[in-house]
Amino acid sequence: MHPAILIHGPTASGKTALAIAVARRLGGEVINADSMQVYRDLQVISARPDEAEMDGVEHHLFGHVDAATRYSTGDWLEDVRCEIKRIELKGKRAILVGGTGLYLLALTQGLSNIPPVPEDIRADVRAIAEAEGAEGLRDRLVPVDPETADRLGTGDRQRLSRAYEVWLATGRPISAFHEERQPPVLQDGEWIGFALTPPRSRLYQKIDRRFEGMLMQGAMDEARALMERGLDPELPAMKAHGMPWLMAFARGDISAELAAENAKRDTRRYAKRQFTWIGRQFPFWPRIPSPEPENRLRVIHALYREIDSAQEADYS
RNA sequence: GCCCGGGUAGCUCAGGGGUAGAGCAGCGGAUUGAAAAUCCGCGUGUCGGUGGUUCGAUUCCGCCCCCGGGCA
Repeated sequence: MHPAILIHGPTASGKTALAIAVARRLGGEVINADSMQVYRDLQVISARPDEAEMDGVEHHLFGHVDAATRYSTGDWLEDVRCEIKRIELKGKRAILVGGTGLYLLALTQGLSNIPPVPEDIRADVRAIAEAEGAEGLRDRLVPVDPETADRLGTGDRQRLSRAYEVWLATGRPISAFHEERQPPVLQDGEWIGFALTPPRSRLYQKIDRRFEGMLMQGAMDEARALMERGLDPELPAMKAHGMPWLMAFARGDISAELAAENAKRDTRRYAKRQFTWIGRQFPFWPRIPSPEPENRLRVIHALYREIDSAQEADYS
């Protein structure tokens, strides 16, 4: 098999276009590794490529989920396993591209095997979080899973909720599960990851400009359409960057200027967190600081050919 | 040209003889099935320039520069 190519980088760094260029050059198919581009309802706001941009390259796991679904890392991992297998069978190269660092981490390092938590338990825990906040969750978690309670930030409702609901559902602390990692979908040697690291000031400018472009392309219509579905605002798809602000504008709560400003700011802050993720979680992935498409393609091509041909040699 | 008002953090501004603070922006970090989520931490500064008074000036005084407004 050919090693898979993973392309990561902050939002608006040009990952999509690069992945397509790489696919054309090496004969590959693109798989999405972005938690928002999976949602059908978020074409514009998640910057999902359209047919024209795809340029004839096969794309997988883009817009295949309904916004009413609570899609998760585990769901993605299952989906991606199938897609990689299929591409392998065709003898082509899988190119995984996306900004969701956790997905790529799970893909290459493995996830723990934790049974699904029943919906009624999740609802109970959400109610506790609502009524008693992080403190209430913490008070309940300390006696049953002191290790996790100690590790998590005091106000981290989301992780405290998750830890507590896993304990309720399984009777085991989540920390025990975390010690048992499943083998990853992609083992060492079966992949190579690249991280795009463009200059931050340039990226921020691009984020701002891209959002203006999204407005031109109908981001507002997309927000209205999603709003009319009357979904739970806590669903992941409802929290896509800009979506809450565009909806607030649609309701007449805030001005268009404020909505745009806040959307851009949220996106910039996210890009900053992605830089942190790359630096800390993927310290050994080759960096591609150049914003120039040709340079990027050259770097990937050169490094990839080395490992690809080395593997061919192993088989012969 | 003259008269006011103002030049302090990236922005808007507060302060005041002992080298400075607030909001926003920003920066650093965590990250195991919500991750575009969630959470923790941090003022980042030639106080316009230059002389003077003073033990000490960002603060007081003089001159210069810049930005508003007014009078000509």
